Amino acid sequence: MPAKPRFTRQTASVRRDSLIDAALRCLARGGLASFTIDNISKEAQVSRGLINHHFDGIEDLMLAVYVSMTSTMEESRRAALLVDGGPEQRLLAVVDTMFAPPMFSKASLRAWLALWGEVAVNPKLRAAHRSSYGHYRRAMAAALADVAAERKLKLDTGTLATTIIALIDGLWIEWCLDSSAVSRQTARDMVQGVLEARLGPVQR
Amino acid sequence: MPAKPRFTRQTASVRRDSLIDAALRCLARGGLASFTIDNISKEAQVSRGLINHHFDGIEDLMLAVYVSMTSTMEESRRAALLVDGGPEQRLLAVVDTMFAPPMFSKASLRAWLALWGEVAVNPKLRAAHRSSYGHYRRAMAAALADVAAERKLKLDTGTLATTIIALIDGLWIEWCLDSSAVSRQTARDMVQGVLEARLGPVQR
DNA sequence: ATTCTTGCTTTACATTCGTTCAGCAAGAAA
DNA sequence: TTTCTTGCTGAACGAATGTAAAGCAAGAAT
Repeated sequence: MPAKPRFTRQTASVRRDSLIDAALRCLARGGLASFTIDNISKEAQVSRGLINHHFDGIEDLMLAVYVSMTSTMEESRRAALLVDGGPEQRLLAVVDTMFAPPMFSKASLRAWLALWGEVAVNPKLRAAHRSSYGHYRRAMAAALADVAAERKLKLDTGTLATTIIALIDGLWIEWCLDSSAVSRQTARDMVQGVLEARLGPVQR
Repeated sequence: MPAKPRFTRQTASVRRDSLIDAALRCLARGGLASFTIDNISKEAQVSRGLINHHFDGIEDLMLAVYVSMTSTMEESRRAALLVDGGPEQRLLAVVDTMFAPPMFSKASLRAWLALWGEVAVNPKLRAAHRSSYGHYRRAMAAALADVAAERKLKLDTGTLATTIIALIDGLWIEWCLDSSAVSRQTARDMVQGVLEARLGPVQR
């Protein structure tokens, strides 16, 4: 009878995802200072050397984490746009998505905050960010344009999209750093308030 | 003739400020990863040991940097509130302050981003943040209330203040991470747009 | 049962990290 | 000038960092 295997073998793709998830948990728990080979390999219950086997260094892993979080966000957004109803229902569904898990959770937002700090000084992360936010902005602008078209409104959807995105990011920060300042519901209401000021009454 | 002194002696207070400034420059230049004893002492052109002489460790220095940035922001806000004109001019002056140097600069915003990531996981920084943003919120709410009173409007100034603050923070992020997404002027206009939706026309 | 691929562990390494502390020296006080 | 205070240096320390490379072993293929 053979002893219990010392490790289980995974396909490269599965292991990569597992490492990314572990890295994300470390980032959410302790911020950038916890984003280390030691911490992450322990969290993923693998040996120290494995990360450099699957990623081109710790910086590459951080980029992978960023891309992973971006994908989660884009999938949620895509799902929201499939909701039943008219243009305004789709728009509100997208907004709601940003104030519901998995995005709207302390863990996820702590990770975003930690990463933004690095995006500001890391060229590769910055490139990923610009691409991701470009999609975000276009999707938001398109959703706004649909509502505007239905209501025969003429407005700068690009600018309004940027405003809404900035407001959402800002509310994320407020809530993440001090939950007593704003709640999930009030945050959502604030965004809806700004939307209604431009689009007229909007209801779910 | 004595050789050139190996170092110049400063009062504790002056040296502390000098170290805080150097630390801030490091943070702005390279993010959290650059916030190290080696980097900062080199930037301040002092010996490695001096930081631990004036601060209770590197974490204490980071807190001091946070407090320093907060003070800068509060002083600018106080100055803005002294501007000539009515309530709406004072309100706009406060908003303008947030989109002009020293706050609205790549260096300063990179530092904020780096610090926010730590605020999320560091109790002492979090306490400082809550205190600082409490002041911020009250000041903004008061400025809004003055305008509302003058115009005999009835509105929830607390909620609107939080909305405006979140919007400003969000626009800071957008601009800091991708200047092509928004400019100083458009950012300012976006905030004014949201304000006018609630308060009616506002001009400088 | 045997071979073979390759995912994985392990060890070793050079750096860099933050902290400590004994003692030097700048410059005001005497 | 001499004394004295204390801001400051600089070396030493252990711990933690990321990376490289040699070889083990899981488990599919044969």
